[in-house]
Amino acid sequence: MNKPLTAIDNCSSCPIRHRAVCSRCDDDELVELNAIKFYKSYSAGQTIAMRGDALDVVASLVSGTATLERAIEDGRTQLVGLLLPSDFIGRPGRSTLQYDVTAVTDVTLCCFYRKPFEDLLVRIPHVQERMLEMALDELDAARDWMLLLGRKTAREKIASFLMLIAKRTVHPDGHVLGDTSRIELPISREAMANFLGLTIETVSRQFTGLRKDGVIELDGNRSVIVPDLETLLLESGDDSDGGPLI
Amino acid sequence: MNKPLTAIDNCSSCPIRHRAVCSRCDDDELVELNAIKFYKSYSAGQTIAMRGDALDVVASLVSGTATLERAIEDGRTQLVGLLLPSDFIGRPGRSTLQYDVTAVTDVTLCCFYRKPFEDLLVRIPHVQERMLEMALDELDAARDWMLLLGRKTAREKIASFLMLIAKRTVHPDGHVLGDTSRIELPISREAMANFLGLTIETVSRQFTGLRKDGVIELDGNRSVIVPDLETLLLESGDDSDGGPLI
DNA sequence: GCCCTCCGTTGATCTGGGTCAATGCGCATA
DNA sequence: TATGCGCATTGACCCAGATCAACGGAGGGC
Repeated sequence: MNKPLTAIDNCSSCPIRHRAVCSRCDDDELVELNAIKFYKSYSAGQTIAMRGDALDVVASLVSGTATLERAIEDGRTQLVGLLLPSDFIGRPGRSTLQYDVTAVTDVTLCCFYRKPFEDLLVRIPHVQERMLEMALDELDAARDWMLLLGRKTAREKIASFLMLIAKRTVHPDGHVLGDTSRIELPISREAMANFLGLTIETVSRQFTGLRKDGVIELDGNRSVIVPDLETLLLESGDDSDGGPLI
Repeated sequence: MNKPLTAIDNCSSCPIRHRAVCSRCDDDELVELNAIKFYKSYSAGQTIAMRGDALDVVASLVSGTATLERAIEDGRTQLVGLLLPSDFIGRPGRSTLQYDVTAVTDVTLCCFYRKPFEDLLVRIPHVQERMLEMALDELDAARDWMLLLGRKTAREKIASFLMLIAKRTVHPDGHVLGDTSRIELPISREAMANFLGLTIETVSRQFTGLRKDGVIELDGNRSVIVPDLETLLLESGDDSDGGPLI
């Protein structure tokens, strides 16, 4: 189950290194982090953890895509988080998970034992600070998502989703893609529907509609070509203020 | 504009004291916090801050109710936060606000100058820790809210909202109300509609429907009597796991 | 008292997206 | 080459909730 990373650089032992934002961990701190971490891999479709599970680790997503899902008994489900590389799973200070976590592609996690990680947060303020920053960024993203779920039309939802993926797609070296004209969808139609509060039929119809209107082209099921990103942005109903979007 | 609190006990100078969760600030730390704080009051309906405003303070809501709102140009708006006493406004590490903040009742804020507050967070780990905890609690609440917006029916939305208010209503002494049979609505029908991703007409109709079915009784526009909370919970579509709900 | 305004309710009608059902399209296995 | 399975698309129909419009009732000013 545990397998070493071939390219260790993808995941420095400091969780806040992922985004190449913080390089403040000194050698001693890295040693501390290394002592409580391990890597774990999951294959596509595998359940990483389920709601209610006791969890003695927190983790940072190194590679792949995972989803955070909330379900009602009758089968309705809503994605509440789309986890891409650098995202964090689990929370310090709570031992049970609130959501189902599923690997939608092959996934590698960098796990930290929760208790020592919490201790470490208290001792190393800038890691704590980074954790807060990440949590607040996620909160901002969740709020934009709430606007999408509550007030946008199906077409706007699809366009917003495509913009979101385009913005979050990064090169292995950490830079945002310059060529955003091709968008690789990390999730299936079903997951997209659960992300957007729609049904798969509606998702499919909206893709067809956007294609017929020349806003997008489809290249297979998982690849979208956008001739003009500005047009797509217009369709998304977003304020075009260029503000930070996680 | 600035007026002293008559009952200073409502707002200890330590923001994390609000919830009576943390009483770890020692005297020196309280002195530090007092040095950078001030109180500010707003009257019902007043705009506290608007999206894009530069903000050099963060604040804790002492009394009253405020809303966090996100709007699209064409007039559609979505509440993305309902701020009740003890909730936090603004974020350390960011100077501009992402949302419109409005006082829906008379409101008193305990404000902290942002820069010294951020410095203080680095120096006092348990306050930083509490900030993280609050952010993660809000994130959990936002995710439950996303399930509501994306997947629940109008009736379930109303029932969920009533349960939410019931759970969050607290006595002045900080204890959760034992008598939850009367729910005082902190916001108008319009704000509820914006909270739930509905129109005011639908909100009104659902209230009428729940009343006709004997699930609730209405006492004026802002007060709801719930003969049996369990019935209401059933209507809300929530997992009845009694898990922590902010 | 009267008028006006703000909110909320109710009714009639419309429609976006859900539901149900059939079809298509790889891709793997035999 | 056929068989089957997992996704995605398309079509026909329906309904929950939006929209448009009228009405009611509680203040508040004069």
